[in-house]
Amino acid sequence: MSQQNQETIPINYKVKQLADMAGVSSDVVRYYTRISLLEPKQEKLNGYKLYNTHDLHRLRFIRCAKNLGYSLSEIAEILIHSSSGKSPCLMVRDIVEKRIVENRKKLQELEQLQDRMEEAVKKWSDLPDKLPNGNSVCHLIESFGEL
Amino acid sequence: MSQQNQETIPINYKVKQLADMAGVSSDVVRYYTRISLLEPKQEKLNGYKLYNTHDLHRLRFIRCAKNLGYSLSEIAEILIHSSSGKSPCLMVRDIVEKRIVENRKKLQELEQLQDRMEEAVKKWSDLPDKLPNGNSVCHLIESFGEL
DNA sequence: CTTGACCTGTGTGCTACACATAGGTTTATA
DNA sequence: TATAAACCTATGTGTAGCACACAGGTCAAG
Repeated sequence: MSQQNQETIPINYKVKQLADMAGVSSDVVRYYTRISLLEPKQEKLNGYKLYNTHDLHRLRFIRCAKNLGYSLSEIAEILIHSSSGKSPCLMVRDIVEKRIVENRKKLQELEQLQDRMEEAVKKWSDLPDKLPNGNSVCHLIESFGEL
Repeated sequence: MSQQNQETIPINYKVKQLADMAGVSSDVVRYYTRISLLEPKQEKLNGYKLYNTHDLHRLRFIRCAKNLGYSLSEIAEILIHSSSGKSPCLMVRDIVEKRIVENRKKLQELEQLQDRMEEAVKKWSDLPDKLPNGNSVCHLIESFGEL
């Protein structure tokens, strides 16, 4: 109603409006703004940040990239690269290949942790609780060796 | 040589000595000290921290517990509980059960991420690099939808 | 006594937000 | 029109577990 002439008057969103449209929390929008991933202009009267449709596209891109494993600093690089007119595709492919390798390693580590924890529970089911003493803090944990 | 009478003169280790004996870095010892997981006394002349065999046991326990998935704050709780003479075993069992569930969830999330990334690489292998334009930052990433 | 290697404590940075706080805006009601 | 309640804002801080930078202290060799 109050914004019929979209061509002359730019649409301004406040934090929560932008957040809702992108399906994220206001805190996320504020954080991305703080680290300059979003660059709204400032309302002069009260200092509120004002976002536009470009910011909305950008925010949606960020969430999409995050969902594919890109870190915020990598996304920042991609955005800078892209807005300087160069294709970010090569970088994008490289990063995801690297992330696949990293993530595979992390998965292995967590699987090994899971194994250790499940083994501990099994082993501990036969052991009683004990009071600590000078030599021992918790005999359950200590029964699993130093490494 | 210089410390033959261990019963009367307490053995004091400096940061690196303790770290080496426990197989961790000096930074780890300093960090644990900073968060009061270790509580050395202060050398009066130069402010250096001085650790003893009790600290060594404690440090080894911490690393052992971390290897089983306990967080440092949980380990702190266990240590406090234990040094007040109560058995930490119940707490220890509860935490590891909880951690197993949490870790299983995290594993699933990382596996799903891995799937998404591998699917992306496969899909992208048929797509060319493109220059960005007003509507698109990176068509590769954007081809994977908003969620 | 000086040079150099090695060590020290403290301060800061990292990721990606979540939460607390004090205050401003807007809406409903009297 | 006044006011109270609901909602929103920007900013500051906390989170986990270290790693690294820094300026200076210690200690053995020469």
